Order: sequence, then C-alpha cells, then structure tokens
Amino acid sequence: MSGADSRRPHGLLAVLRLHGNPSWAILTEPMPIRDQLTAAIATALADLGIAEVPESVRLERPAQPEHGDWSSNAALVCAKAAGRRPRDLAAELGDVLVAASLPHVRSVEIAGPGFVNLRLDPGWLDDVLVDVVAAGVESYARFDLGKGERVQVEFVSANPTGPLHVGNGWWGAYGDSVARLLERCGWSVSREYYVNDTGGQIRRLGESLLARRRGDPVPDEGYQGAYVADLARAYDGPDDVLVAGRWAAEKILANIQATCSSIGIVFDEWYSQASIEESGAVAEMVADLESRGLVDREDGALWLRSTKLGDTRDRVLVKSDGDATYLAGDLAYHRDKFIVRGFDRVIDVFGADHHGHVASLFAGVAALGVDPGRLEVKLGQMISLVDGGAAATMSKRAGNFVPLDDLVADIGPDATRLLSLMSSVDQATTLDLSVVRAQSMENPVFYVQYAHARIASIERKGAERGVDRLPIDDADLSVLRHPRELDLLRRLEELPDVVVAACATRAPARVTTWVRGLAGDFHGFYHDCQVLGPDVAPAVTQARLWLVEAARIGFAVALDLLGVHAPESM
RNA sequence: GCCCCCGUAGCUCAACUGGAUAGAGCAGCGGACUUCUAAUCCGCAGGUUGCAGGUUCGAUUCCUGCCGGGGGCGCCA
Repeated sequence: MSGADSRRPHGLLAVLRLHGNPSWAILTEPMPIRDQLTAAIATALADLGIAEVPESVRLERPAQPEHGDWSSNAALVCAKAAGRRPRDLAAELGDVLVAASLPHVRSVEIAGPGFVNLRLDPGWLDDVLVDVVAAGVESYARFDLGKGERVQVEFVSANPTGPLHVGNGWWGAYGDSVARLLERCGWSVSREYYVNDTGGQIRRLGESLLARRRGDPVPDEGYQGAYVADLARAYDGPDDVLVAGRWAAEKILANIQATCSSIGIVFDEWYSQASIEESGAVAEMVADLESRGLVDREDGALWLRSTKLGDTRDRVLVKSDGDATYLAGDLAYHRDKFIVRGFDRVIDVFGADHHGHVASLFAGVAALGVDPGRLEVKLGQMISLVDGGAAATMSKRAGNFVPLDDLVADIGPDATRLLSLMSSVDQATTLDLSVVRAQSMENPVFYVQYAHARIASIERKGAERGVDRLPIDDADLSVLRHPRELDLLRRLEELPDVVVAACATRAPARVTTWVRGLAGDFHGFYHDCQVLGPDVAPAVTQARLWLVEAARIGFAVALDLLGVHAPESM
C-alpha cells in the first residue's frame, strides 16, 4: 500500500556507489568516521571474496558499551552465502580490519554469534564535535536524498463543518513534521488541505444554521455544537440551505486556518472540492475512466468497476440523483495531483476512520493509469481523550468534542505538538486532559525546552562575565573526556541517522525520542560539568562552550523538525 | 464474516525499518541545591513484550493461528 521508501544513504552499498570500486585509497579522503568504517568493512569483505554486500549488513552503535563504539553484523549476514561459520568469518574480517590500521580504531573484537566490535579512542568524538559545529543548524543532518523530487503531503483536510478537534491536531502535527523531514532530506514539498466544501454535510450545516436562527431545534442529523448558534447570530443571508451552509463553512474554514497556524502548520494550498466539481475536472476524470472501459451505469448510477483493480467492491462515482460522490471528487483531485500538477509522489494523511476509503482510492488512482506506488496513505490511529477518568469524545455532530483550540489554550502550541509526536501514528493513544492541563512533570516539553533554556543561560552568563568563545581550531577538544561529555557527543553523532530513518519511515516520533534523549544527556552534563566559573580551567571552558554550541545545534535542528520552539529562557 | 492498526513495567509511551542484558517519563520509596536556572541530577523497586507455534545464528520486530481492544466495510464524507 505504501510506496517505495528511499534507501538509507549510510549502507555499505551506498558508500560503494558514492565512491566507486572498493579500494583502501578511499579512506584517505576526509569522511565522517561512520562512513570510513562502513567503507572499510565493504573493502574488507571484498578482500575476503564477498563482492556482493547484502543490504542487511549494518554498522551500528551497540546498545551495550561493553560491545565497543561501533559494531557490524557483516559476518553474521554473509556467513551462509560464503559457506563459512559466522565466527570464523568474523575473525578473518577482524584481521583484515586490524591490518588496515583505521583511524581512531583501537581494537577489533569478535563477540557473541559473530559480531565484529570496534573500539575507538575518544578522539573520534572530537571529530564529531567539529563536524557538527562546522555544519551548523543549516547543514547538520541535512541531505539531498530527494534530489528535488516533488512530493505533496495532504493532511488535516477536516470537513469545514466545525472546529478542529484534538485528533485533527495530532494528525496535523504528524503531517507537518513529515513534510519538514522530507524538506530536510532534499524533497520539494507542498502542504495541502483538501476542503470538503460541498455535498450533504454542507447542506446539513446550512440546515442546522437556519434552524438555530429560527430558534428551532437542530435536526438529529445536524450539527449540535454551540459554534453553530454563534454563527447563526452573525448570519444575515437568505433562508437558503446551500447558501447558509457555504457561508458557515467559509467562516469555519477561516477558524481552522487560524488554529493550524497557531501550532505552526501553514498550508501551501487549500484545495476546494466545490471548485473541482465546478471546473469540470470530475467530468474529465469520468471521461478518462470511461475511455478505459472501467465504468458503467447501473440502477441509475455511474459505477467504477474497481473490483477489476483489486478493490473489494465496485464504487459509485455519480449517484442516481446526479451528484458526484466523495470518491469521484477525490479521484478528480488525485488525477489533478498526479497528472495535471505532476507531483512525483503524494502522501495522504487520514484518520483511521477513513480507512474504508483507502482501497477505492488506490484502485481509482490505478484506474487512471497512475502507478499506485506513487501514492502513500498514512492512517493516523484514533486518539482517545480522557478527562480525569471520564471519556471525552470527538463527534462534531453531537457537539461534545474537545476543540484543538482549547487544548492549545491550556497547554500551549509546543506541548501540543510534542505530545502529539511522542508516539507512532500507528499507535492509538490515550490523552488524559486533566493530567496534561496540570502542566506537571507528565509534560515532556518542559524537560526538553528547559535544556535549551539552560544553554541560552550559559551563553548569557558567559557574555556577562566577558568570556569569549575562541575559534574551535584553537580549542583543545581532547579535554572533553567526562562520561557526560562523551554521552552528549555520541548522541549528537546519531542525529543524521535519526533524521534519515525518521524521514524514510515517515516517523517523526523518532526525532522526538532522540531529542528527549539529547535533553537527558544535556541535563546530566549540565549537572556534572560546569562550563563557566573560577574553578574551571580556561581550556576546559573553551572546549565545553563548543560542546554546548553543538548541543544547541542539535536541539535547533530536531525541534524545528518537530515544529516546537526552542526558548531562550523559562 | 472480511480488511486495517494495536496489545511492552501500576499509568502514558520508546526500542536505531531482525541484533547482543527490552528502555524513558509519571506514579512509589530514598538521596543531592552557598554553583552556568533543582521544571534538574543520582539511587532503589517495577517485565514470561497478550497466548501458542513457525522462519532465523538471533524475534518486541517477520509469518500462521487464537485471545483482547480500537477503526473500517454507504448512491455519507
């Protein structure tokens, strides 16, 4: 269902592609240590007669410190094809790596079932610090994997029949962060909101509005929320259901737009379903499908024979009353995305309650002659809201849902975004409003932002005391050998990998996990390693100032990907 | 009945797209502030990763079945 993901750029194959045939000579070029080790392993494998390096070969940072600084599963993965026992192959691989006398590598050990563990001198982390600082916020963990490929991310797209609810905000933050990740990895991204401003729901909205204005009870199928009454008071138009509905939808949409921007979501395009129907795009799309012999008429309606394309059932495009269905509009819309506007790839973020629509969408896109691999649909699982034990719901028609605006007013935009990006989209989550409102320790945004505020505080204090940060070339980074300092550097080294993996798997939550870890490392460092002060040697102050700067860069990159602000003080 | 997602510590969630001894926060207990912000740090306790098989050198991760929860199966959107 989801399209082909981009490959990680750090695999052995990628390095070989970048640098041509394996040769020890490539190691003379300046490269991050990770790429050097990766290339070295590829070369060593080639020396051992394994030219074809499987994609599953990895160079990883082991979870256990006893397993060294870097570890590869190469021998485990290649053993069977090479007809050798994993530990034997690992031993040979280790010998070749030792003979290569790689930079920073102190020892090579074979462990467990056949891991090759590399132990480095801490100097490799000094190189990491230099890399981070040299790249800066602009370039560190930035990639050109997308090669400028144009991708559209469609998200939120909530019906303009009421304010956004908390679930919209969660999936909205998700879609926006996926867009940010794609941008950072070199894709050209367009954020789009599909406005369902037509059809029966707009009529129902109009009916509800007019009923309110007359002082009549709102119909059972109508919208009961208090916002309808507010709108009714402001409406001075005719007693026409459609006119009233469209008027209200417009007002509501303006409110939705404001809500989105309040949590840092800005769309490039608000695409109107009504405009599609009026422009004749639906008719064009139907004609396109007719020419392919995939539609016919039955019971007065026009059907897409989507079962021919893998759907579980056929779908109606034009109802017997002559109105286009939602699917028809959406297919015309997707035809516009792929064929008219020519996006290379489209990612739709829907709520899980739209699951029933997905199969027909894919079938329809295929029917239009578009490679379905270019379409990805991410379904955000449901958010259960609990308020101090009592369940809150998200029904617009019943009018008892929790508006996103209320949550943002309670806990702020940053906490809203960070909370929503804490867990995977595939994970249905439970949010206890009473707990979150309390702004207690439950709220992780403080933990992360406080770390950044401490950085800013160090910078302020340094300026007050006249401590200048001298050029990094003049700093002796080898004084950074406290476990807290090394932890921080190891964390910073991970960010590029985290960004690529988060982007490839459309999982911004990974960035959240990482930045919380960075905050933990920084708090530990802050507690144990004073930067300024009369008892700190000047050389140590200098090195630590650069370490703090690198941490600042890490926070800035990660928090920007999440759409969370990095405050100077708290 | 069929399809999708999930099931991990008391609670909310992680776990580097198959790696070695499954981690954080909160809640509980006990410690650390004359310091660049204690919204912090340190320690203790907490687990048969729903159950049973399978694939693999290796499974929370992949496959099958079952149990449980959520969502979906409209000429609604």
